[in-house]
Amino acid sequence: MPEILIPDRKAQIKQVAQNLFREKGYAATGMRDLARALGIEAASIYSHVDSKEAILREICFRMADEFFAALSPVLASNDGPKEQLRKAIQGHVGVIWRNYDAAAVFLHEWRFLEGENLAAFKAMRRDYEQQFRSIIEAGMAVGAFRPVDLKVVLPTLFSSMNWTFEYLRPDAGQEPEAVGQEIFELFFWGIKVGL
Amino acid sequence: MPEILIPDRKAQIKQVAQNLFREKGYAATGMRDLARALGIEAASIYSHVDSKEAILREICFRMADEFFAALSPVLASNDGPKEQLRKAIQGHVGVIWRNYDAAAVFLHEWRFLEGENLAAFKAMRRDYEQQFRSIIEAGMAVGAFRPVDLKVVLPTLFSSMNWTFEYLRPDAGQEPEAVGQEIFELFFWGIKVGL
DNA sequence: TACTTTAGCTAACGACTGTTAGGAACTGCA
DNA sequence: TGCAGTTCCTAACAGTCGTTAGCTAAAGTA
Repeated sequence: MPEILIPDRKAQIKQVAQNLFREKGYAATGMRDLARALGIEAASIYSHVDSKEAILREICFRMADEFFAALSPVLASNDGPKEQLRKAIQGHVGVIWRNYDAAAVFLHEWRFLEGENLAAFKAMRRDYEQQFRSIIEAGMAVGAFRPVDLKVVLPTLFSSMNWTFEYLRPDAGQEPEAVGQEIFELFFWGIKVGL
Repeated sequence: MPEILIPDRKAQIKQVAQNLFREKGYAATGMRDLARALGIEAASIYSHVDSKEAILREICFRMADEFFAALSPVLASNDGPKEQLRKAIQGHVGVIWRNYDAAAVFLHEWRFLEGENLAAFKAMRRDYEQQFRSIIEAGMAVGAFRPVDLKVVLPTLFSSMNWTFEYLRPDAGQEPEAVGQEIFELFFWGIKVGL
């Protein structure tokens, strides 16, 4: 007896799931928790969604698309490595900013994917990291960046961008552009005097 | 019927729990998983440990002690801010290195603590972050570091150190000192040319 | 108006959750 | 030798897990 027709219940389920997965973690969030937040019964969720893991899968891969969509125009541009790096950082932080809950799920809960979902996720993430790597390698090749150990610097760059979802809140005063700029400047110039 | 007496079963439980909590996550690890890895029954664990959360609590707070123990001699030294920062980073990375599994639990699973355990953990971590903050503030005050936004730079520093538990493995070729040094140099000098 | 589709419901499945009660077999100490 | 303590066991509790079957009622379509 649906009293009010909900326009897109599936989208609503994913949105509520993002929030719960972020706050409690995927494993600790039950389908009944999700149902309660939606105001329906747990069994009703299966009218819209195949399984709990399918919800996680859709969240994670939608976020992957967002990250690639932000990065690809940067790589296609004629900017030099320094400017490409700046824009890539800004783009990455911007995606996290615009997807507060989903970004947390993407970054923390992906490991609960199983089988080929997990394999596909890892392959996709490796591609994304590879694209950032190519920017830094190009910068080193043309002398814009000093030679660094990418096995250390690349994870450092990613974690420097990815903390933002833990500390920044959409309702806080900070702007994503300012945060992205500060991270870029720190990564490029360091903390030493004389910027 | 204990055929062989195990010297310190409680320590063994914590060690195995660290490994499982790291690999599967706290919420997804059951007491029966833990028992199976120990070769005993789930109920037997309770002869040594009060509850599942008590295991998590002991892992998290033991790690907290390790981090403080590494940092306090650095703060007590007469080194300048730059050298203190370098040693603090080295110490932090070293603790993670020497506690491969437990560090992952400390960094990822602490949020499953409840009530006053959770409150105490957060307060302790705030203290630790504050000590790092004081090093950077001192550096800015004496002109060793340029003025930066600590709301951005401090989380960036911590995440730059904390990724190490995800990518580095004790059996891999990398040495913690080299990684710590690389992270420090990146944080201090940046990636631009002319170190 | 008749039929299909949609979106919810109740009830239940088998498995698993952390934990407890109570007992048995062993060790170490008096 | 006998008692206490330790460490494990089996059995079970009450609750939760993701999920399915089968049904009802409303909405959309012809």
